[in-house]
Amino acid sequence: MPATAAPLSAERARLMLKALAEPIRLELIEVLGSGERCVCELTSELEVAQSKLSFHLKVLKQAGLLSAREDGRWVYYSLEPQALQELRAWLGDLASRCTTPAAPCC
Amino acid sequence: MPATAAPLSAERARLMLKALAEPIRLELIEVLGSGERCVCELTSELEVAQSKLSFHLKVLKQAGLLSAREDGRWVYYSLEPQALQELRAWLGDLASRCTTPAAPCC
DNA sequence: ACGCTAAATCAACTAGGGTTGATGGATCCC
DNA sequence: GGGATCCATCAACCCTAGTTGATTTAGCGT
Repeated sequence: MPATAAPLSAERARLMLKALAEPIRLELIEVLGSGERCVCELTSELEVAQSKLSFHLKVLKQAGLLSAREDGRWVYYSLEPQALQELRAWLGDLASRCTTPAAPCC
Repeated sequence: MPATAAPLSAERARLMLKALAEPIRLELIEVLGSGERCVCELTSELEVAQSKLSFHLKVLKQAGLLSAREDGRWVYYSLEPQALQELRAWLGDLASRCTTPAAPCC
């Protein structure tokens, strides 16, 4: 399989950017960076209301940044490992399309 | 000078992410990728109201993605070339902090 | 079955961003 | 100076996104 994942659609990139542009959600990403957590662990670690957390977890999941694993009563969230790399690649792509060629003209 | 720019503050990264997570603004970035434009060129190219454009240009500029150059009556906007690379580096940094070490524990 | 806990969902509310049309400052040309 | 053009800003409006507390669904232990 290729090292570089399939290119992101503009829409999915947009969702990812928006998802990351929120302090609470970025914090979630960082916390989950050290391994999966269930929602109740996250509520106590971040000290936010459970329904609020559920909302933001949903946003991150819909952006493809997180995945959820159910185990009995608990739901464990973890990072979708390639996601950040995909976004990074997308950004690199954007940047390369935007290399101003010195000067436009006259 | 170093190839890698100074690391982005979390706040500035947030502003950049938010700025890019909007179709109109992303389109602006793409258009400006081929060279600087004045506002009036952008209004006709993108077919958006001038005040709307001014608003979004301001957002992009505050995020550090664009810079403005005044020339008489005109204001020319252009990409801030390192900005996207800085954001890319920031993302890489985030990703490296988030490499789940196989499994948490038991 | 009953009670308990985990988590998602919902409805009502609030707040932040984006849009719109109008206004004003600045520059250029006649 | 007078008129026209470029652009930023403002106030009012609207809409999407986030918050809150209550409710619901489901799994677990007894």
